[in-house]
Amino acid sequence: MATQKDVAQRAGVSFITVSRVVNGLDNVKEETRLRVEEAIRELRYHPNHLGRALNQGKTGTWGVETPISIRSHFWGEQYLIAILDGIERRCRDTHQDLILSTEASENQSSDVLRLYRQKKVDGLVFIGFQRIAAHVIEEIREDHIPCVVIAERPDEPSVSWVDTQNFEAGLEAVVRLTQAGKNKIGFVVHDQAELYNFNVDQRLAGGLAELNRLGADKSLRSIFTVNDLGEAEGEAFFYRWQNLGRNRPDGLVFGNDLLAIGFTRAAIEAGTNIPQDVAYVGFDALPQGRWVRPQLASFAQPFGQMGYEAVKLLEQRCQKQAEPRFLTLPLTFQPGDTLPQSP
Amino acid sequence: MATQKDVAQRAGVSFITVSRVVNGLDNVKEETRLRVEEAIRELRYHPNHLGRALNQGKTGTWGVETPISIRSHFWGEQYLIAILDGIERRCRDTHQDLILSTEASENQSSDVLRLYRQKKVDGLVFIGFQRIAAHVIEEIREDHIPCVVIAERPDEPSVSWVDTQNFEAGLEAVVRLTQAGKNKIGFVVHDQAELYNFNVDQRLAGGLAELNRLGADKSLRSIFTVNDLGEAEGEAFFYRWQNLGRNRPDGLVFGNDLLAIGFTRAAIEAGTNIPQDVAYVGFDALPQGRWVRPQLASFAQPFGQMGYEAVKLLEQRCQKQAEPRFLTLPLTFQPGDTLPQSP
DNA sequence: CTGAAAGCGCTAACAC
DNA sequence: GTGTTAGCGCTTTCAG
Repeated sequence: MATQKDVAQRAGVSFITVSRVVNGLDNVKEETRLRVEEAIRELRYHPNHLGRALNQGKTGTWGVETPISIRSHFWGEQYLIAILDGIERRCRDTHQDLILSTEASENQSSDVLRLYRQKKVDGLVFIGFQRIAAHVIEEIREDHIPCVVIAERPDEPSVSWVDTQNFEAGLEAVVRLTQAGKNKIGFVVHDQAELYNFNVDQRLAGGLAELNRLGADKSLRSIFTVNDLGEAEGEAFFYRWQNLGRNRPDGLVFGNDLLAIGFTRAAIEAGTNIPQDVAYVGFDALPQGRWVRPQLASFAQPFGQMGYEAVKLLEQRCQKQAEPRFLTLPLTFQPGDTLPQSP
Repeated sequence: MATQKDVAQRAGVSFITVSRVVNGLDNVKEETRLRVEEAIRELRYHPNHLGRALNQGKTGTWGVETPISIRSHFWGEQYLIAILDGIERRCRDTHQDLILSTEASENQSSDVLRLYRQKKVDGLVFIGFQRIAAHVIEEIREDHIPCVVIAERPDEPSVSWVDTQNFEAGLEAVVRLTQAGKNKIGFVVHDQAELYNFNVDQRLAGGLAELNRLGADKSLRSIFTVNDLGEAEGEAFFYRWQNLGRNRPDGLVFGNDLLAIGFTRAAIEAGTNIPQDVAYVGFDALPQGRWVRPQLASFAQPFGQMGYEAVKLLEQRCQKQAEPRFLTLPLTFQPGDTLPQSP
């Protein structure tokens, strides 16, 4: 593979001139530049990133860390690819590359900072961590490692993050359900410590806040916990709901779409009228919510934008003396048969 | 960030000794080694990848190129993430990293070899290219760039590839349909030049081969072409099929799952008996094939394995004087209501 | 067993 | 405008 020296020789100049041409500096005679450019083309010269990066201390590469566990979830696949897409878009815009880490695991003590410490990347994006280990956070702070966290809000002021307005969306869910004439509101969330999710928590908090504001009778609200976030749990929950008798909720906020889809499946078989008997809304706006009939209403996450903005925050964080920043993006209500657009 | 020099100073040795410890060479006194190791820990020293790679001409990184277009397809997302998962697994096993390219585009003249030419990676994996541009292939051959192609078979002996046995699966599809008592077999493929897909072509070829072997009456086979690979096309095809009258196929092989899922949706609404009136099978075994009722029979692709094996081929290709290799992995029939397991 | 010197490919700083 | 020198962090080769 050709180096600057080879190009220099062919063009009859010194290698430093080649460097100047490659970097677009203007102190090169037009004629020389043309000669060098031709040699570059002929030899298919590409600047060696290693030499350049070693010299400048910049790699032109971001690292993306995401725990393996998250990917095995069907949901994880969906949202991960969407976020990645946004990250890549920003990388393309700024001519950066992206290393997808193959090591991150939340439980095992894999070194999620390795890519940075090895100078393989200039900064790190964390996706889908329920929580980042305390000693990692500490290292990040002490060594000023540029990091951005997506979809969580680490309790550490030196780390930037991008998240969505889950509180506001939970609130909006209740508003829409009440506007649709529902007044017995139930929340379906999961209750597994290791799957604890700040976002789901926030949705619940927002919904409850709105109920409080409305001064709704406490007996007209309920919180149901399920063991998992899958379809099967949603189906099972339907039967629980069905057996609640007259006081059962006529409006439901599901912690995510999969639960709601499972619920729908069971409800249809049981002949439930939707949304007359019960109206509900999920979260994430997964494609399969559109496949099931009746179609699921849901709150769409701006996954792509989250990724894109995260990289921008990372860029800012890499400026000298830049402060970490925090960004919350809105969720978008997507009407469906289970909760139509308000009139 | 600490360098070998810093560690050396702290441990009271020369930096070369640090290098030896880091690389696990044995010509270091036990006592010195321990001192160095402690200094490494204290300073959180990690070897700088840039220095090391520059020196050794090895980056310890693979590049993955996949055209942006493919990702926007729903199918693309699914299979891409599954293949990536296999690639990552292999990378983890071998302590390599992975750059996901943000540039590859099949049509535009983006430089898909850039990562290699810049020495950012040691070799490239191509996923989901319908066909790699001729000039790219040429460069790969001339400069001996280590490459592996997944899910296509480039017509160039210097490029390794991993693909699946689509011909055999197409054949198996016909065998299973005939075993199920069907004898009027139809194939549903797409007919768009820019979406030409070698794999779909092979499935058709395999099916036809089996029909020939059976000596089936030519009038009992048909090939239908559709414009796209989506659900909508599948629905539309159902009505085409329904209007074919008495001679319509009672066994169908769909080019992919989405077509079959669309077909199912329309068939159910029309009250078609499945698999009595018509049995059929798709390809790819997408999760949503399991969601629809009746459940779709399909051929599952070993996506993860494809990714894993591709990286292994790439490793081999990077050995001195290694020949390119080719690998075809079997598809696995996954029974469903639309074509149950043979008795 | 340990160290000194050279060089990987590149760019910044300083001559000419 | 162009070239020379030094150095980024590391490993390899050769001395001690």
